Amino acid sequence: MRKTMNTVHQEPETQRRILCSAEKVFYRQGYDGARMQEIADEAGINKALLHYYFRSKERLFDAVFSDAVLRLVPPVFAVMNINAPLMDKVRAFVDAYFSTVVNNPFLPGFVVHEMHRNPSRFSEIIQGSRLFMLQGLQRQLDEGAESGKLVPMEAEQFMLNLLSLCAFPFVAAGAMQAVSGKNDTEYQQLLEERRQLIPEWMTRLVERHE
Amino acid sequence: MRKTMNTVHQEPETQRRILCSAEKVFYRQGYDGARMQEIADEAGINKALLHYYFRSKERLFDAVFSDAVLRLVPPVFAVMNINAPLMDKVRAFVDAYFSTVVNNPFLPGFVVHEMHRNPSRFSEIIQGSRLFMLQGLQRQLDEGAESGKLVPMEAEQFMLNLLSLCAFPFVAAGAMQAVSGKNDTEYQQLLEERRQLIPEWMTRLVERHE
DNA sequence: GTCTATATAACGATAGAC
DNA sequence: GTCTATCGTTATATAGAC
Repeated sequence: MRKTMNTVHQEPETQRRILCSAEKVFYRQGYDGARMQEIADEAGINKALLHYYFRSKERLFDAVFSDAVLRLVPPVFAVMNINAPLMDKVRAFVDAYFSTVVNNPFLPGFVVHEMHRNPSRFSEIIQGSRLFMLQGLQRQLDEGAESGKLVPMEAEQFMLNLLSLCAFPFVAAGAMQAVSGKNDTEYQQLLEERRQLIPEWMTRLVERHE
Repeated sequence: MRKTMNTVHQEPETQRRILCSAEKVFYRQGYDGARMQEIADEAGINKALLHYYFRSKERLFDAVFSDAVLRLVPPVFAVMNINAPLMDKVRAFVDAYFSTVVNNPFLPGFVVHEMHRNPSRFSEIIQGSRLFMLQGLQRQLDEGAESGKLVPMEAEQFMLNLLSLCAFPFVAAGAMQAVSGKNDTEYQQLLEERRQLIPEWMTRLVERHE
Protein backbone atom coordinates (compact mmCIF):
# COMPACT_ATOMS: atom_id res chain seq x y z
CA MET A 1 0.00 0.00 0.00
CA ARG A 2 1.30 3.42 -1.00
CA LYS A 3 0.95 6.60 1.08
CA THR A 4 -1.17 8.62 -1.34
CA MET A 5 -1.97 7.31 -4.77
CA ASN A 6 -3.41 10.44 -6.33
CA THR A 7 -0.24 11.33 -8.24
CA VAL A 8 1.56 8.94 -10.52
CA HIS A 9 4.78 9.17 -8.55
CA GLN A 10 7.04 6.95 -10.60
CA GLU A 11 8.29 5.57 -7.30
CA PRO A 12 11.84 6.43 -6.40
CA GLU A 13 13.05 6.92 -9.92
CA THR A 14 16.21 8.16 -8.26
CA GLN A 15 16.53 4.87 -6.45
CA ARG A 16 16.44 3.08 -9.77
CA ARG A 17 19.15 5.36 -11.12
CA ILE A 18 21.30 4.70 -8.08
CA LEU A 19 20.93 0.94 -8.38
CA CYS A 20 21.81 1.14 -12.05
CA SER A 21 24.94 3.19 -11.38
CA ALA A 22 25.95 1.05 -8.42
CA GLU A 23 25.62 -1.99 -10.65
CA LYS A 24 28.00 -0.57 -13.23
CA VAL A 25 30.60 0.40 -10.65
CA PHE A 26 30.37 -2.73 -8.46
CA TYR A 27 30.46 -5.02 -11.50
CA ARG A 28 33.80 -3.77 -12.74
CA GLN A 29 35.47 -2.71 -9.48
CA GLY A 30 34.09 -5.15 -6.97
CA TYR A 31 32.96 -4.22 -3.46
CA ASP A 32 36.38 -3.20 -2.17
CA GLY A 33 37.35 -1.32 -5.30
CA ALA A 34 34.09 0.59 -5.63
CA ARG A 35 33.81 4.14 -4.28
CA MET A 36 30.55 5.68 -3.14
CA GLN A 37 31.66 8.93 -4.76
CA GLU A 38 32.05 7.19 -8.10
CA ILE A 39 28.57 5.70 -7.85
CA ALA A 40 27.13 9.10 -6.99
CA ASP A 41 28.91 10.74 -9.92
CA GLU A 42 27.71 8.02 -12.27
CA ALA A 43 24.15 8.66 -11.10
CA GLY A 44 24.57 12.42 -11.34
CA ILE A 45 23.67 12.94 -7.70
CA ASN A 46 25.29 13.49 -4.33
CA LYS A 47 27.05 11.05 -2.03
CA ALA A 48 24.70 11.84 0.84
CA LEU A 49 21.76 10.76 -1.24
CA LEU A 50 23.14 7.28 -1.52
CA HIS A 51 22.97 6.98 2.24
CA TYR A 52 19.47 8.37 2.23
CA TYR A 53 18.15 5.58 -0.01
CA PHE A 54 20.43 2.79 1.17
CA ARG A 55 21.79 3.10 4.66
CA SER A 56 25.33 2.00 3.91
CA LYS A 57 27.68 0.83 1.21
CA GLU A 58 27.18 -2.71 2.51
CA ARG A 59 23.39 -2.52 2.02
CA LEU A 60 23.69 -0.93 -1.40
CA PHE A 61 26.06 -3.68 -2.41
CA ASP A 62 23.75 -6.34 -1.10
CA ALA A 63 20.95 -5.00 -3.24
CA VAL A 64 23.16 -5.14 -6.33
CA PHE A 65 24.56 -8.55 -5.47
CA SER A 66 21.18 -10.13 -4.77
CA ASP A 67 19.84 -8.78 -8.00
CA ALA A 68 22.85 -10.10 -9.90
CA VAL A 69 22.55 -13.59 -8.46
CA LEU A 70 18.81 -13.71 -9.02
CA ARG A 71 19.27 -12.61 -12.60
CA LEU A 72 21.99 -15.15 -13.29
CA VAL A 73 21.12 -18.32 -11.40
CA PRO A 74 17.37 -19.07 -11.31
CA PRO A 75 16.66 -18.70 -15.05
CA VAL A 76 19.52 -21.03 -15.77
CA PHE A 77 18.35 -23.56 -13.20
CA ALA A 78 14.74 -23.27 -14.30
CA VAL A 79 15.58 -24.24 -17.84
CA MET A 80 17.18 -27.45 -16.63
CA ASN A 81 13.96 -28.46 -14.89
CA ILE A 82 11.73 -28.38 -17.96
CA ASN A 83 10.37 -31.70 -19.18
CA ALA A 84 12.44 -32.33 -22.28
CA PRO A 85 15.13 -34.57 -23.73
CA LEU A 86 18.60 -34.08 -22.27
CA MET A 87 20.09 -32.29 -25.21
CA ASP A 88 17.12 -29.96 -25.58
CA LYS A 89 17.76 -28.91 -22.02
CA VAL A 90 21.39 -28.28 -22.81
CA ARG A 91 20.54 -26.14 -25.83
CA ALA A 92 18.01 -24.19 -23.77
CA PHE A 93 20.56 -23.72 -21.01
CA VAL A 94 23.24 -22.37 -23.32
CA ASP A 95 20.77 -20.02 -24.99
CA ALA A 96 19.49 -18.76 -21.64
CA TYR A 97 22.99 -18.27 -20.28
CA PHE A 98 24.35 -16.47 -23.31
CA SER A 99 21.28 -14.26 -23.61
CA THR A 100 21.72 -13.08 -20.05
CA VAL A 101 25.45 -12.71 -20.09
CA VAL A 102 26.17 -11.19 -23.49
CA ASN A 103 24.40 -8.04 -22.29
CA ASN A 104 26.18 -8.17 -18.93
CA PRO A 105 29.66 -9.49 -19.62
CA PHE A 106 30.89 -8.62 -16.13
CA LEU A 107 28.06 -10.44 -14.38
CA PRO A 108 29.64 -13.91 -14.10
CA GLY A 109 32.98 -12.62 -12.89
CA PHE A 110 31.29 -10.35 -10.40
CA VAL A 111 29.20 -13.09 -8.85
CA VAL A 112 32.05 -15.57 -8.79
CA HIS A 113 34.42 -13.10 -7.14
CA GLU A 114 32.09 -11.49 -4.60
CA MET A 115 30.84 -14.92 -3.64
CA HIS A 116 33.39 -15.53 -0.93
CA ARG A 117 32.58 -12.28 0.85
CA ASN A 118 29.42 -13.83 2.19
CA PRO A 119 28.86 -17.40 1.05
CA SER A 120 25.88 -17.91 3.35
CA ARG A 121 24.16 -14.86 1.84
CA PHE A 122 24.58 -16.44 -1.58
CA SER A 123 23.05 -19.69 -0.36
CA GLU A 124 20.09 -17.78 1.06
CA ILE A 125 19.43 -16.02 -2.22
CA ILE A 126 19.40 -19.12 -4.35
CA GLN A 127 17.67 -21.34 -1.82
CA GLY A 128 14.96 -23.45 -3.39
CA SER A 129 16.19 -23.44 -6.96
CA ARG A 130 18.75 -26.02 -6.00
CA LEU A 131 18.95 -29.79 -6.03
CA PHE A 132 15.76 -30.38 -7.96
CA MET A 133 17.64 -29.99 -11.19
CA LEU A 134 20.38 -32.48 -10.49
CA GLN A 135 17.94 -35.27 -9.66
CA GLY A 136 16.13 -35.04 -12.99
CA LEU A 137 19.40 -34.69 -14.82
CA GLN A 138 20.91 -37.75 -13.17
CA ARG A 139 17.81 -39.79 -14.03
CA GLN A 140 18.14 -38.89 -17.71
CA LEU A 141 21.83 -39.70 -17.72
CA ASP A 142 21.20 -43.06 -16.02
CA GLU A 143 18.41 -43.99 -18.43
CA GLY A 144 20.62 -43.15 -21.37
CA ALA A 145 23.44 -45.21 -19.92
CA GLU A 146 21.20 -48.25 -19.30
CA SER A 147 19.80 -48.14 -22.82
CA GLY A 148 23.37 -47.98 -24.09
CA LYS A 149 22.99 -44.62 -25.75
CA LEU A 150 25.05 -42.63 -23.27
CA VAL A 151 28.28 -43.09 -21.42
CA PRO A 152 27.83 -43.21 -17.62
CA MET A 153 28.39 -39.82 -16.02
CA GLU A 154 27.70 -38.04 -12.75
CA ALA A 155 25.12 -35.28 -13.10
CA GLU A 156 27.35 -32.96 -11.08
CA GLN A 157 30.26 -33.39 -13.45
CA PHE A 158 27.99 -33.01 -16.44
CA MET A 159 26.58 -29.78 -15.07
CA LEU A 160 30.01 -28.48 -14.07
CA ASN A 161 31.29 -29.14 -17.58
CA LEU A 162 28.37 -27.33 -19.15
CA LEU A 163 28.78 -24.37 -16.86
CA SER A 164 32.55 -24.26 -17.30
CA LEU A 165 32.31 -24.18 -21.09
CA CYS A 166 29.72 -21.39 -20.90
CA ALA A 167 30.98 -19.23 -18.07
CA PHE A 168 34.77 -19.39 -18.08
CA PRO A 169 35.25 -17.60 -21.40
CA PHE A 170 33.36 -14.66 -19.89
CA VAL A 171 34.94 -14.78 -16.45
CA ALA A 172 38.44 -14.89 -17.88
CA ALA A 173 37.78 -12.77 -20.95
CA GLY A 174 40.56 -10.35 -20.09
CA ALA A 175 43.23 -12.98 -19.72
CA MET A 176 42.05 -14.89 -22.76
CA GLN A 177 42.19 -11.81 -24.95
CA ALA A 178 45.67 -11.07 -23.68
CA VAL A 179 47.07 -14.49 -24.53
CA SER A 180 45.22 -14.80 -27.82
CA GLY A 181 45.92 -11.25 -28.93
CA LYS A 182 42.32 -10.81 -30.04
CA ASN A 183 40.58 -7.47 -29.77
CA ASP A 184 37.09 -7.05 -28.31
CA THR A 185 35.25 -7.62 -31.57
CA GLU A 186 37.23 -10.72 -32.49
CA TYR A 187 36.78 -12.22 -29.04
CA GLN A 188 33.04 -11.53 -29.06
CA GLN A 189 32.81 -13.36 -32.35
CA LEU A 190 34.64 -16.33 -30.86
CA LEU A 191 32.13 -16.32 -28.00
CA GLU A 192 29.20 -16.19 -30.38
CA GLU A 193 30.50 -19.25 -32.22
CA ARG A 194 30.54 -21.16 -28.96
CA ARG A 195 26.83 -20.61 -28.60
CA GLN A 196 26.15 -23.22 -31.27
CA LEU A 197 29.22 -25.33 -30.60
CA ILE A 198 28.80 -26.01 -26.89
CA PRO A 199 25.61 -28.08 -27.31
CA GLU A 200 27.37 -30.15 -29.98
CA TRP A 201 30.34 -30.66 -27.71
CA MET A 202 28.16 -31.66 -24.78
CA THR A 203 26.51 -34.23 -27.03
CA ARG A 204 29.85 -35.73 -28.01
CA LEU A 205 30.78 -35.78 -24.35
CA VAL A 206 28.07 -38.23 -23.33
CA GLU A 207 27.01 -40.06 -26.50
CA ARG A 208 28.19 -43.64 -26.74
CA HIS A 209 29.88 -44.47 -30.04
CA GLU A 210 31.27 -47.92 -30.81
CA MET B 1 77.19 -8.36 -8.84
CA ARG B 2 76.73 -8.38 -5.08
CA LYS B 3 78.33 -5.78 -2.73
CA THR B 4 80.53 -8.12 -0.68
CA MET B 5 80.37 -11.83 -1.15
CA ASN B 6 82.44 -12.96 1.82
CA THR B 7 79.48 -13.87 4.03
CA VAL B 8 76.69 -16.18 2.94
CA HIS B 9 73.99 -13.61 3.52
CA GLN B 10 70.85 -15.58 2.66
CA GLU B 11 69.75 -12.45 0.82
CA PRO B 12 66.84 -10.60 2.33
CA GLU B 13 65.20 -13.54 4.07
CA THR B 14 62.77 -10.96 5.40
CA GLN B 15 61.91 -10.00 1.86
CA ARG B 16 61.01 -13.60 1.15
CA ARG B 17 58.79 -13.71 4.22
CA ILE B 18 57.04 -10.52 3.12
CA LEU B 19 56.40 -11.83 -0.37
CA CYS B 20 55.02 -15.03 1.07
CA SER B 21 52.66 -13.18 3.40
CA ALA B 22 51.63 -10.71 0.73
CA GLU B 23 50.83 -13.63 -1.51
CA LYS B 24 48.49 -15.17 1.04
CA VAL B 25 46.66 -11.92 1.68
CA PHE B 26 46.46 -10.69 -1.92
CA TYR B 27 45.30 -14.10 -3.16
CA ARG B 28 42.21 -14.18 -0.97
CA GLN B 29 41.44 -10.49 -0.61
CA GLY B 30 42.55 -9.06 -3.94
CA TYR B 31 44.44 -5.78 -4.31
CA ASP B 32 41.64 -3.53 -3.08
CA GLY B 33 40.65 -5.77 -0.20
CA ALA B 34 44.18 -6.34 1.06
CA ARG B 35 45.57 -4.24 3.92
CA MET B 36 49.26 -3.53 4.39
CA GLN B 37 48.74 -4.00 8.14
CA GLU B 38 47.41 -7.51 7.57
CA ILE B 39 50.39 -8.41 5.42
CA ALA B 40 52.76 -7.07 8.07
CA ASP B 41 51.00 -9.03 10.81
CA GLU B 42 51.09 -12.19 8.72
CA ALA B 43 54.83 -11.74 8.28
CA GLY B 44 55.33 -10.93 11.95
CA ILE B 45 56.93 -7.59 11.18
CA ASN B 46 56.09 -3.91 11.04
CA LYS B 47 54.16 -1.97 8.46
CA ALA B 48 57.03 0.42 7.85
CA LEU B 49 59.26 -2.46 6.88
CA LEU B 50 57.01 -3.27 3.98
CA HIS B 51 57.72 0.15 2.54
CA TYR B 52 61.41 -0.30 3.17
CA TYR B 53 61.59 -3.40 0.97
CA PHE B 54 58.91 -2.48 -1.53
CA ARG B 55 58.24 1.19 -2.01
CA SER B 56 54.45 1.01 -2.14
CA LYS B 57 51.48 -1.30 -1.99
CA GLU B 58 51.31 -1.09 -5.76
CA ARG B 59 54.87 -2.34 -6.18
CA LEU B 60 54.43 -5.11 -3.63
CA PHE B 61 51.33 -6.22 -5.43
CA ASP B 62 53.08 -6.16 -8.77
CA ALA B 63 55.75 -8.49 -7.41
CA VAL B 64 53.10 -10.93 -6.20
CA PHE B 65 51.06 -10.68 -9.37
CA SER B 66 54.00 -11.18 -11.70
CA ASP B 67 55.08 -14.19 -9.71
CA ALA B 68 51.57 -15.62 -9.82
CA VAL B 69 51.24 -15.24 -13.56
CA LEU B 70 54.68 -16.67 -14.19
CA ARG B 71 53.90 -19.64 -12.00
CA LEU B 72 50.55 -20.30 -13.66
CA VAL B 73 50.96 -19.55 -17.35
CA PRO B 74 54.36 -20.53 -18.75
CA PRO B 75 54.47 -24.13 -17.42
CA VAL B 76 51.05 -24.72 -18.85
CA PHE B 77 52.02 -23.25 -22.21
CA ALA B 78 55.34 -25.06 -22.25
CA VAL B 79 53.68 -28.43 -21.91
CA MET B 80 51.59 -27.75 -25.00
CA ASN B 81 54.72 -27.14 -27.04
CA ILE B 82 56.32 -30.53 -26.45
CA ASN B 83 56.62 -32.84 -29.42
CA ALA B 84 53.95 -35.45 -28.70
CA PRO B 85 50.59 -36.76 -29.88
CA LEU B 86 47.67 -34.43 -29.24
CA MET B 87 46.15 -36.37 -26.39
CA ASP B 88 49.48 -36.82 -24.65
CA LYS B 89 49.76 -33.06 -24.64
CA VAL B 90 46.30 -32.79 -23.14
CA ARG B 91 47.09 -35.25 -20.39
CA ALA B 92 50.34 -33.42 -19.64
CA PHE B 93 48.50 -30.11 -19.56
CA VAL B 94 45.86 -31.30 -17.13
CA ASP B 95 48.49 -32.85 -14.86
CA ALA B 96 50.59 -29.69 -14.92
CA TYR B 97 47.62 -27.46 -14.24
CA PHE B 98 46.23 -29.50 -11.40
CA SER B 99 49.63 -29.96 -9.79
CA THR B 100 50.14 -26.21 -9.69
CA VAL B 101 46.65 -25.27 -8.67
CA VAL B 102 45.75 -27.90 -6.08
CA ASN B 103 48.41 -26.39 -3.85
CA ASN B 104 47.26 -22.84 -4.65
CA PRO B 105 43.50 -23.01 -5.04
CA PHE B 106 43.16 -19.22 -5.04
CA LEU B 107 45.73 -18.71 -7.79
CA PRO B 108 43.42 -18.95 -10.83
CA GLY B 109 40.73 -16.71 -9.38
CA PHE B 110 43.35 -14.20 -8.30
CA VAL B 111 44.95 -13.93 -11.74
CA VAL B 112 41.62 -13.83 -13.54
CA HIS B 113 40.25 -11.10 -11.29
CA GLU B 114 43.30 -8.85 -10.95
CA MET B 115 43.84 -9.12 -14.67
CA HIS B 116 41.72 -6.14 -15.60
CA ARG B 117 43.58 -3.80 -13.24
CA ASN B 118 46.45 -3.68 -15.68
CA PRO B 119 45.91 -5.79 -18.80
CA SER B 120 49.02 -4.46 -20.50
CA ARG B 121 51.13 -5.50 -17.52
CA PHE B 122 49.77 -9.02 -17.90
CA SER B 123 50.65 -9.06 -21.59
CA GLU B 124 54.18 -7.93 -20.76
CA ILE B 125 54.68 -10.70 -18.26
CA ILE B 126 53.61 -13.52 -20.51
CA GLN B 127 55.15 -12.14 -23.69
CA GLY B 128 57.00 -14.77 -25.65
CA SER B 129 55.24 -17.86 -24.35
CA ARG B 130 52.34 -17.01 -26.63
CA LEU B 131 51.24 -17.95 -30.10
CA PHE B 132 53.79 -20.67 -30.63
CA MET B 133 51.53 -23.18 -28.94
CA LEU B 134 48.43 -22.54 -30.98
CA GLN B 135 50.22 -23.05 -34.28
CA GLY B 136 51.43 -26.52 -33.40
CA LEU B 137 48.07 -27.41 -31.93
CA GLN B 138 46.19 -26.27 -35.02
CA ARG B 139 48.51 -28.34 -37.21
CA GLN B 140 47.76 -31.49 -35.20
CA LEU B 141 44.04 -30.83 -35.29
CA ASP B 142 44.13 -30.25 -39.06
CA GLU B 143 46.14 -33.41 -39.70
CA GLY B 144 43.71 -35.42 -37.62
CA ALA B 145 40.79 -33.91 -39.49
CA GLU B 146 42.29 -34.64 -42.91
CA SER B 147 43.01 -38.25 -42.02
CA GLY B 148 39.43 -38.56 -40.85
CA LYS B 149 40.32 -39.35 -37.25
CA LEU B 150 39.27 -36.01 -35.78
CA VAL B 151 36.41 -33.62 -36.19
CA PRO B 152 37.47 -30.20 -37.51
CA MET B 153 38.03 -27.70 -34.73
CA GLU B 154 39.72 -24.35 -34.18
CA ALA B 155 42.78 -24.57 -31.96
CA GLU B 156 41.58 -21.55 -30.00
CA GLN B 157 38.26 -23.19 -29.16
CA PHE B 158 39.99 -26.45 -28.30
CA MET B 159 42.36 -24.66 -25.94
CA LEU B 160 39.58 -22.58 -24.43
CA ASN B 161 37.57 -25.74 -23.76
CA LEU B 162 40.50 -27.44 -22.11
CA LEU B 163 41.24 -24.43 -19.95
CA SER B 164 37.58 -23.93 -19.05
CA LEU B 165 37.17 -27.50 -17.87
CA CYS B 166 40.33 -27.24 -15.78
CA ALA B 167 40.14 -23.74 -14.39
CA PHE B 168 36.50 -22.87 -13.86
CA PRO B 169 35.87 -25.40 -11.08
CA PHE B 170 38.65 -23.69 -9.14
CA VAL B 171 37.73 -20.12 -10.00
CA ALA B 172 34.10 -20.66 -9.04
CA ALA B 173 34.68 -23.14 -6.24
CA GLY B 174 32.76 -21.05 -3.75
CA ALA B 175 29.64 -20.72 -5.85
CA MET B 176 29.78 -24.36 -6.94
CA GLN B 177 29.96 -25.58 -3.36
CA ALA B 178 27.06 -23.35 -2.43
CA VAL B 179 24.77 -24.69 -5.14
CA SER B 180 25.86 -28.30 -4.77
CA GLY B 181 25.82 -28.26 -0.98
CA LYS B 182 29.17 -30.04 -0.88
CA ASN B 183 31.69 -29.36 1.87
CA ASP B 184 35.38 -28.72 1.20
CA THR B 185 36.40 -32.38 1.32
CA GLU B 186 33.63 -33.55 -0.95
CA TYR B 187 34.33 -30.82 -3.47
CA GLN B 188 38.05 -31.55 -3.48
CA GLN B 189 37.25 -35.16 -4.25
CA LEU B 190 35.06 -34.09 -7.16
CA LEU B 191 37.98 -32.01 -8.46
CA GLU B 192 40.39 -34.91 -8.13
CA GLU B 193 38.08 -37.11 -10.21
CA ARG B 194 38.16 -34.52 -12.97
CA ARG B 195 41.92 -34.94 -13.24
CA GLN B 196 41.44 -38.27 -15.01
CA LEU B 197 38.13 -37.45 -16.63
CA ILE B 198 39.04 -34.25 -18.46
CA PRO B 199 41.51 -35.95 -20.85
CA GLU B 200 38.86 -38.56 -21.65
CA TRP B 201 36.29 -35.83 -22.27
CA MET B 202 38.66 -33.87 -24.50
CA THR B 203 39.22 -37.03 -26.52
CA ARG B 204 35.51 -37.55 -27.02
CA LEU B 205 35.25 -33.90 -28.01
CA VAL B 206 37.44 -34.22 -31.11
CA GLU B 207 37.45 -37.92 -32.04
CA ARG B 208 35.41 -38.80 -35.09
CA HIS B 209 33.00 -41.70 -34.60
CA GLU B 210 30.74 -42.98 -37.31
C1' DG C 1 67.33 -3.34 9.05
C1' DT C 2 63.76 -2.70 12.22
C1' DC C 3 61.11 -0.19 15.16
C1' DT C 4 57.60 3.87 17.01
C1' DA C 5 55.27 7.78 15.98
C1' DT C 6 53.13 10.71 12.85
C1' DA C 7 51.85 13.03 8.51
C1' DT C 8 48.56 13.06 4.81
C1' DA C 9 44.95 11.70 2.21
C1' DA C 10 40.66 9.18 1.23
C1' DC C 11 36.62 7.04 2.39
C1' DG C 12 32.08 6.07 4.55
C1' DA C 13 28.81 8.23 7.08
C1' DT C 14 26.08 12.07 9.44
C1' DA C 15 24.15 16.82 10.52
C1' DG C 16 21.54 20.28 9.14
C1' DA C 17 19.93 23.89 5.76
C1' DC C 18 16.69 24.23 2.04
C1' DG D 1 14.14 14.51 -1.44
C1' DT D 2 18.41 16.79 -2.31
C1' DC D 3 22.06 19.53 -1.27
C1' DT D 4 26.73 21.42 1.34
C1' DA D 5 29.75 20.92 4.90
C1' DT D 6 31.97 18.19 8.09
C1' DC D 7 32.96 14.45 11.38
C1' DG D 8 35.40 10.16 12.56
C1' DT D 9 38.00 6.44 10.95
C1' DT D 10 41.13 4.02 8.50
C1' DA D 11 44.51 3.52 4.89
C1' DT D 12 49.05 4.33 2.74
C1' DA D 13 53.19 6.34 3.34
C1' DT D 14 57.13 8.90 5.69
C1' DA D 15 60.36 10.71 9.47
C1' DG D 16 63.43 9.73 12.58
C1' DA D 17 65.25 7.09 16.69
C1' DC D 18 67.81 2.91 17.60
